[in-house]
Amino acid sequence: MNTNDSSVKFLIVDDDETFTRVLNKAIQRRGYETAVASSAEQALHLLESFTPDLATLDLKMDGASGITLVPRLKALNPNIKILILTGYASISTAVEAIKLGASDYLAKPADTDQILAKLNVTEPDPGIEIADKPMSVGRLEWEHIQKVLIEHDGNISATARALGMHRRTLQRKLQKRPVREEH
Amino acid sequence: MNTNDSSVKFLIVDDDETFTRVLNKAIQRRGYETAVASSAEQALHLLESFTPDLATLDLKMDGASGITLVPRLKALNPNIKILILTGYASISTAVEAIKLGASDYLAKPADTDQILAKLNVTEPDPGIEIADKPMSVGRLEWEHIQKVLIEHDGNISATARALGMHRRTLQRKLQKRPVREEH
DNA sequence: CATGGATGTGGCAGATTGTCGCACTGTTTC
DNA sequence: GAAACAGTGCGACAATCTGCCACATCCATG
Repeated sequence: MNTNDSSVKFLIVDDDETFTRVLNKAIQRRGYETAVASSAEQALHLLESFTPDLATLDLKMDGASGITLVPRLKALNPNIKILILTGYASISTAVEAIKLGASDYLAKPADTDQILAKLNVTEPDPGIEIADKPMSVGRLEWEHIQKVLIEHDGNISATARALGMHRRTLQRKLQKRPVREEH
Repeated sequence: MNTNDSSVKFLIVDDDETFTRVLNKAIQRRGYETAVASSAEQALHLLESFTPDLATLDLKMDGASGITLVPRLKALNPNIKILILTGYASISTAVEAIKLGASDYLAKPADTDQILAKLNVTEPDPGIEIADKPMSVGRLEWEHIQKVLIEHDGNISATARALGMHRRTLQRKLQKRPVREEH
């Protein structure tokens, strides 16, 4: 069915329509064969006839998280490179994702070049640098909340209780985007 | 040299003296054999006569980063569990650490129980299974602020800048209670 | 189907934060 | 010494945020 057996297949899973449209075009322009899904469920469907070599997954979508696709994708193609891409990035979810087998993790907003750089085997990371500034209190709070949230399997009520925080307040905090730490 | 060949060896590498002292005691109390180094170089020395089964490494220290020890430790003992622990946490270093083979990654401040919980997962210990509540966000914030304050020699203005927080707000926070945890 | 837990929202009074402004105090520099 | 500076403490006010109460769904258990 493909015009070229050696074409590299790229899967995009994200519920932000604008984002996927732009990214999809940019990636096709670079010669990849793409497939787009706006939910984990939809992606599973696609996988019946599409075996990607590269993939970007969104974490926070309606329905299942993109992270649930990682084992599936790895099973389908052990050499796949998976990039987790999310607007609600946190250290906790990043660690989870990498442990599950994702290749890398990037916080939105990220441009196409950054995304491809993370996925391209081309060159290994040129030595990461350690931040010279400590986290802002806002960021620290976000990270802590994410950690506790995971410990409670995403149960918001339980997390709020554990944190001694009102559930309503926690909900509101979670809806906001994390504080972006400039580098 | 060991009284017991089966004793579990725990390596702590961190340049925060107070932190290592407290953690060291807590860990020894639980029956582990410990070794402490305050730099990556010092740790390398230790490794000539000490093969750890568990380790916590600080990222930011004078000299080499604790992350450079990860491959070394893995080579020495492929089954080692390594926890990266740092006050300068970031997503990129977390991803890097896990990719290199670290078992987990925690941002300071973290209490001893959390640290041990992260490293103990494999040990089915039904006795102390009860996970006490995580730090409240208020307490976490307080500890973080205190730490950064000390790093800036008590300079409130500099601390506020480093934290990306308004000086007036920091002032008010400092005037208030040290936030005590209810149990 | 009743009951209880979890979640999404809306609304509101009270607490907290972001900003300005200003006075005061050491330090450093001509 | 006087001017220039950075840090500190504090009052005031508007913009936000938080704690709380109230519902309305869902969903699993019994």
